[in-house]
Amino acid sequence: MLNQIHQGDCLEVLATLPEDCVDLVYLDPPFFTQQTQTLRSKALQVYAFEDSWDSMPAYLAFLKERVCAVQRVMKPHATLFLHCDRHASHYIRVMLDEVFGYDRFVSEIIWTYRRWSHSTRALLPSHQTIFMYANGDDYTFNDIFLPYSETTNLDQILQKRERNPHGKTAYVHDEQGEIILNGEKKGVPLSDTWDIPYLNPKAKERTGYPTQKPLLLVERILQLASHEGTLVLDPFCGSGTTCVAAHLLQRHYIGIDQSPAAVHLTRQRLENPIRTRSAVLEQGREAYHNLPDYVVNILNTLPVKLVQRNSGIDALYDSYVEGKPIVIRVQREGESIHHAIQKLQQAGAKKHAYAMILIAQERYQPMLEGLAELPSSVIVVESLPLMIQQQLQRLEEGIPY
Amino acid sequence: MLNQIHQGDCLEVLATLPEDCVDLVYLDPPFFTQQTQTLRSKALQVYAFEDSWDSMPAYLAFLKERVCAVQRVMKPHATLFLHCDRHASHYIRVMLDEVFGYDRFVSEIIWTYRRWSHSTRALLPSHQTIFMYANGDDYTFNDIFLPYSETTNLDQILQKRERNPHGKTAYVHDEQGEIILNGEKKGVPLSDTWDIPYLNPKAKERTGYPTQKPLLLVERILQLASHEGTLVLDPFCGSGTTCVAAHLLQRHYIGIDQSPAAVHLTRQRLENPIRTRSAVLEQGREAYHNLPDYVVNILNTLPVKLVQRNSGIDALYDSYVEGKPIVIRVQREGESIHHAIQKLQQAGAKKHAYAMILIAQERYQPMLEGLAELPSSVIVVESLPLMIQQQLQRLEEGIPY
DNA sequence: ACCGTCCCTGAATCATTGG
DNA sequence: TCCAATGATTCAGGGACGG
Repeated sequence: MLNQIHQGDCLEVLATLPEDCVDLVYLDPPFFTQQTQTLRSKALQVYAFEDSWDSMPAYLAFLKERVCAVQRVMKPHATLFLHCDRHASHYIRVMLDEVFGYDRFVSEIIWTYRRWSHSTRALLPSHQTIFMYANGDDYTFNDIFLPYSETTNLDQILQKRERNPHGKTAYVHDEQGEIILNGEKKGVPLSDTWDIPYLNPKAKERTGYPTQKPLLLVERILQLASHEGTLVLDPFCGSGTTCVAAHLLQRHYIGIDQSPAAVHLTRQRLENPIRTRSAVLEQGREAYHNLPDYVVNILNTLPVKLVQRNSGIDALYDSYVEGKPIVIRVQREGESIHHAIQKLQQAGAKKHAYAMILIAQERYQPMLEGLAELPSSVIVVESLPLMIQQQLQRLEEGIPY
Repeated sequence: MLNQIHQGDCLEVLATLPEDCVDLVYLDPPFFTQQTQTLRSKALQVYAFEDSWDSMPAYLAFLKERVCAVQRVMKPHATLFLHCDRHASHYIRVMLDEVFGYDRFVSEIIWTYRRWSHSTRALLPSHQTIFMYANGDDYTFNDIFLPYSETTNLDQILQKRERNPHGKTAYVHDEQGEIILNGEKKGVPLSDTWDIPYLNPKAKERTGYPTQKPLLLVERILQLASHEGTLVLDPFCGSGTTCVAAHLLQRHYIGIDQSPAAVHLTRQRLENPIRTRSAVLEQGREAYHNLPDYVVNILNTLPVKLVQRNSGIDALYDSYVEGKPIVIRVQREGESIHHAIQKLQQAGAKKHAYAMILIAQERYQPMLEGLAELPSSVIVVESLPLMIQQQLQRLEEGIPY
């Protein structure tokens, strides 16, 4: 089957396809938000569509008709992934139970992300739901393993375990009492909650089409439930992310969208399929932890907020004074107090700090350092271990308080 | 309203309560898994209940009847949290839409956790859903803020921004080209996906009752949607986690469960509530369980080893002097320095300590306390936040170093 | 009651500067 | 010339406000 991008209502386009030809379907219909979605900033082209239906039943009828049409073209071992948000996800899943059967439900995938915030009397919505349904008992499913989390005790996992006659499992040892390794471990099996960063407003991957999904999300779905050379269908292809993902992963694809602009965009994207780099995707959020452990430990004892991306400031005090922030820096190992104060002062001045606090790891002797004329807004406080050390020394030398 | 634990079908017990008396409801009904849940408790008592209904409609009818009874006793500003798993969550939410109304839906909370077992041919289920519904337009909702993401330029968002005539936002500067501050920052509003570790199977908190929920989860719910002194209802209280959480957070509670064993267990637990800290943070480090967070944070900055089960000593210094240990105690919140020193001295003397160090959380004024004649081996060191506070006050009052 | 307009918001990127 | 640091940008929101 050749790759195809169709313009039109997917109901009509699907009718032209033969039965049992598709191996995986990713369905990202308009949400039931009752708003018009537009995005005009990036490209000159303005993309827009309406999420407006008269009622929930009308929306569901619209969707059910199309899901049924999709089911007709799915192979017996094919799977469907339907992407929805909180407004209608429950009704959609009930509908999917009707179409595919309650027992054909495989997984409820929660896509979580962090997002710009707002103030409202509810929790900040930061997830969307993807329902996975199979078209038959025997469906394609590839095990995917992710790296172990950092808190896992890897040494222990690598040890061999056996069940003793009483049914308890225990780690086994050889005659010398040494542990026995268990061979290679594959990692943690993929769970049904996926923490994938939202497609950032500034990402190059953005096409200017509203509702664009991150490539990584769709790629993971294709890898999970299809093989190379199989056929992927997206009846609401929008900016064409699914087709691009299929192309990059050597799958065939059929993309359908009602909007000529979307179809044009998809074709354009496919001519030069780009997977953009994302620092947070590639390296994980841990990569942004710039502060050494001993600094974090000290800051954890204070009512502050950590600052990860400023080389002069390590934290901000929770409360302001006279509308100005109080900034904090911890002297680094091997760093002179002189240098620490300089960096703190520079960074603090830029932020119009009310006060700048340096937590010193060594004795602070302004006279010796020639720093006696520090501005009064710079405060040097000795760290707890340092103070204890001094007190112990005093005790040893027999000097009274 | 007094605290109550009732044994019986909640439908009948709820009928005995007056209308509009409850401020928050946490509902954790049996799941529709078609299995019998059992778990052998430490006391060899077997708790069991049947998760078996003939059909989904029967299950939903059972639940709807009870949710309606719950709604009757809810105050207008009250909220309901219904905890369900993936087997029936969509039908339950449809039912909640019917009872409360589609517009009374507030949030879909996703509780995620990590699990180890491997399910075949599906994603590893590692989330449960909690639906939050309000009983009226004006419901109790307390804003909760969490730390910013590591990837955020925190120092940057202190700056004021404005939108220009073209609708683009940009940072604003004054005539001198200096930034303008934007006021205090509170943190990121709590999102609707909660990553809370699943109850550690070895945690003390574990009572042996099936489907027990982490205290942290329930505590967060109570903090989110109720105030101190209000009344919390749990019609399927099971092992009584909700009642324990309410007790710890100074809320009143009504707990109901059909099982006499569950009611007995709840009452037992309320007599001696144990609260475990998040397990991921200090896996296998039992010592931390007895110490409050702020004490652990302070000790983490010192070269010490934590001490378990000693009410006078929190830690031992890594190095000895003259073959004798150096013992450490952190003054507790609400504890007088006098009392802290006394306990430390008693415990330290038993260990033949070379020195005893008290880390004070408040100003230490020996003369005022009549403690001037302390033995020289007792050292009082002021904690870092305290020292910073004093320096800031000095600055505010314009007193030089 | 219902618009459109304007504001505030934090994440995570791109863009520019600085050594 | 090339990183590293940090400044600039913009969004599948949502409320307040004024007409």
